[in-house]
Amino acid sequence: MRYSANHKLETKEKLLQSSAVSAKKSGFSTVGVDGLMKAIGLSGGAFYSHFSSKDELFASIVERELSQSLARLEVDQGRERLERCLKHYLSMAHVETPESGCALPALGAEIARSDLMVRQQAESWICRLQKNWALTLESDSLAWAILSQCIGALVVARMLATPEVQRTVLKSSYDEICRQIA
Amino acid sequence: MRYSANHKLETKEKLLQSSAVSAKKSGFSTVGVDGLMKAIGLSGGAFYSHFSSKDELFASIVERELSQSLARLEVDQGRERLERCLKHYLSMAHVETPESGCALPALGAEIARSDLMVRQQAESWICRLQKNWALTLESDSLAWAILSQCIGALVVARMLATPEVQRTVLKSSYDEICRQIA
DNA sequence: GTCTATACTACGATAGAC
DNA sequence: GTCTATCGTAGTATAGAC
Repeated sequence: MRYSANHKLETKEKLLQSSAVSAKKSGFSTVGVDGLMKAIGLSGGAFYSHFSSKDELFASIVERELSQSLARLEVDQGRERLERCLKHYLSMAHVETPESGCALPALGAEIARSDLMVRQQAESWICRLQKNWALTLESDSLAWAILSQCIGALVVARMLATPEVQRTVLKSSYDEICRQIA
Repeated sequence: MRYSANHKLETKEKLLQSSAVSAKKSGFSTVGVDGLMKAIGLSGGAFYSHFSSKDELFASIVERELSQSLARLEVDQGRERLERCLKHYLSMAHVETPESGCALPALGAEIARSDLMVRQQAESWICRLQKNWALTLESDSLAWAILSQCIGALVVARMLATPEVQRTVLKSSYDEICRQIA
């Protein structure tokens, strides 16, 4: 073969990484196959050597992103560690750079409109994170509530126009969560 | 004129209503001008007698939806009334019918990617709701936190595959919010 | 104000050369 | 595996008839 066996893996990996960034920043449906391939220096036609459709790429992005995003949020016992984790999540840096942040606030609506297989992937990763937090918090209910609140705070903050109000939203959620888990 | 003065207003109103439903259900960017017009029984070309671009329509949808969605959430003092409001918001019916629900969980990501004017509109309405809740809750911080949590719970629930897990997410947020405001 | 027709661009996807 | 070329469709937007 004219290309090494590893080359395909590397190209696919680059495509996944680059497409995930693009999707979190601008939305998945708004960027075409041609644009996704150009972003890694290839032509649009080459896409179909790696995925049989654009939807299949989205499923792979969701799988990859959730396993990475949510793994970074897992915590091994200790509320101080969880609090530090939340401070990082609820930061202006996270609001301003969706492309390098958690996939859930950025792709939530598009995942919701995807087919069952994608939503099952999402569910299994989200449940895994919830169980992890529930261990530390000693409450399933509180773990779900905090998880929802974190994602909601980012969605809300990103919709706003004024950095100061954005900061207020983030700080409010952080403060109230700390109060809850104290 | 061959059409009454009122006819234009009525058509525009029908277009706004129908497009808002479509946007909340399927996303705004995924439906074309032609589809939006066909949904109210008109041809695509007639669109530009009402809006100069598709983006202008989106701005109008956001304005209209937020003024309506958020007005329904305003509450005049009394935590029981707020609790009933939240129970309604955090319901499976709301998860399953985004087209008739709140615009924030459904359009959040698209609003976030819109230009400044749209985000300013969003901010002013969201701040108004926050101030209203803060009056009842006697806490600005708690009002922001609960607002974020409600939106987040809907975003999360809609991403999931299993109704039972969806119900758990909703109930957890409801329970924890009630605990906070008790 | 709405229609049909159209210009122009972009989309997802495929075919064949290398 | 990647390229160029292409098919068929659908996108936003405009022009001119009624």
